[in-house]
Amino acid sequence: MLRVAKSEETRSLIVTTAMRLFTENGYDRTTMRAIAAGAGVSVGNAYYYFSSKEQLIQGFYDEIARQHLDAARDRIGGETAFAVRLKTVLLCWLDIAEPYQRFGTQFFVNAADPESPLSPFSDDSSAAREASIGLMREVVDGSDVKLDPELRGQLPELLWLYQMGVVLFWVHDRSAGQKRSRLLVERSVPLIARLAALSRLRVFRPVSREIVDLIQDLAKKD
Amino acid sequence: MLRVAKSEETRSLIVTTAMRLFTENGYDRTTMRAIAAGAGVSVGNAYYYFSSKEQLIQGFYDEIARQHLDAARDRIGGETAFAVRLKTVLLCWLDIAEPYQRFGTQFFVNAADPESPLSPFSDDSSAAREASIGLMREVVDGSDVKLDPELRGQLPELLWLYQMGVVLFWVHDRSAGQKRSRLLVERSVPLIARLAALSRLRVFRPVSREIVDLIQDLAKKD
DNA sequence: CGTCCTTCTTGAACACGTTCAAAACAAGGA
DNA sequence: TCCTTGTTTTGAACGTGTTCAAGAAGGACG
Repeated sequence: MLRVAKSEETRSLIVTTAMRLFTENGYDRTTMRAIAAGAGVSVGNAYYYFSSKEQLIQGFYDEIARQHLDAARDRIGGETAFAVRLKTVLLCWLDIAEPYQRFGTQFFVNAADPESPLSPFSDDSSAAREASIGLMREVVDGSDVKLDPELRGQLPELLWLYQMGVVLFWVHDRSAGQKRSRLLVERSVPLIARLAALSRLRVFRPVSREIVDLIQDLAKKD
Repeated sequence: MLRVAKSEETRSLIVTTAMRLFTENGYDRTTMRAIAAGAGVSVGNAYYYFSSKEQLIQGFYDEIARQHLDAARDRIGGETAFAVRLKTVLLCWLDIAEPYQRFGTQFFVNAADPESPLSPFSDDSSAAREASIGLMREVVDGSDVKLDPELRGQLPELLWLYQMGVVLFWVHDRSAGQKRSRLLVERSVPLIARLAALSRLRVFRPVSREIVDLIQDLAKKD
C-alpha cells in the first residue's frame, strides 16, 4: 500500500505545517492559503483531508490530551495524598498547555460553541472526555482519601468539571507564565480536598447526597 | 439638532432590522448585506454605526440585562427567604432569555473569546457585570439569611459566578423550554442556600474564609 | 448666494474560508 | 500496451465580513 503511505504523509504534512503556523502567528492570522502554500499543496487539497480550518486543531487537541495523560500518570505514581495527586494533575496540564496558550485560546473559543464537535460536552469529544474523567478516577482511587461512599462514584466527574473551570480561567489568564492559574490551582485544590473530606460529616451528608442525585438526574437524556 | 435625531433613527433602524433577521434566521445565516438591504441602507453605512457584526448584538445583550434587572427586582419584592429570592432571579433570567436561545447561543460563543468586548469578564462589560452583581447583593441583603460576616461581602460576586455557570449550562441545553436548565436552578439553589448557611459552622469556617481570601487575591491585578 | 466644514452615505474592492468540476495519477486487468 | 476504476490534486469561483476613497447632505459664516 504505497498509496496509503503517501496519503498519510500528505495529511500529516498539512497538519504539521498548520500547527507551526498557528503557534507562530496565531489562529486568525494564519490563512488556509498560507497553510497550503507552506505544505506545498493546493488549498483544495487541504480541504480534501480536513473538512474545515477548525478541524485542523482537533488533532492538536488530542495530542495535548494524550501528553497530559501520560505525564500526569507518571507524576502521581507512588503519591497517596489526594490533594497532592489532584494538584499534580492540574499543574501538569498547565505545564503542557503553556506553550500553546496563545492559540489555545482560539481553540477554546471554538469549543465554546455547543454545536461544534470541539465542545468538551459533544459526542465527538466523548472519548477524550472519558479519558480525562478516567484520570480523575485514578486520582481518587489511588489516594487514601476517606469519602462518603455515595459521593465516590461521582467525584471523578465533578473533578473533571472543576478542571474545565480551571481551563476556563486559564484561557482568560494573561499573567506571565500563567501564574494566576497556578495560584488558583495551588489554593483551590486544598479547598476541594477539604470539602471532599467534609462529605462524611453528618451535617454535610444531605448536601453531598443531593449533589450526586442532581448530577445523575441532569445526566439523564430525556 | 435634527441631525442627531436622524442619525439615531438610522442607527436604531439598523439594529432593529438585525435583531429581527437574527431571530428569524439565526446569526450565521444572516448576512450584513441582508441587514443593510432590510434596513434600506448601504452595507458601508451599517459599518459606520457598528464596527462589526458582533457589535450588533451588544445592544441586544444590554436590552436583555436591563429587562432582567427590572423584572427580577419586581418579582422578589416582599420575599425574604434567601433561597426563594435567588431562585426567582435565576428563573426570571431563563424566562426572559428563552425566546432568544437560538441566536443567544451564538452570542455566548463570541462572548467566550477573552479578547472580545462581549466577554462577561472584559472591561467593556464591567457596567453590565456590576449591575448583575448589584442585583445579587440585593438578593442577599433583602433576605433574612444568616451568614459568616466575612463571606457576606463576597457572596454577591460568588452568586454572579454561579449565575454564569447556569448560563453556560443553558447555552448547551437543548431540552424543550429549557426545562433541564430550570431543573438545575430549582435543585441547585437550595444547595447553595444550605452551603451558605453552613458557612457559620465552626468546621466550615476555615473553608469559607479561604474561599473569600482566594477570590480577593485572584482579583488583584498584578 | 457661494464657500467651507462636518456628518453621513455609498458601492466597489479586498481577503478570507470554502466548494467543485475537472484533471492528473496510480494500479489492475485485457 | 491500452482501457477502467478509484484516489488524489488542482485552481478558479463563490459568498462572506470588512475597508476605504469618494461623494452627497446639511448647515454656518461671509
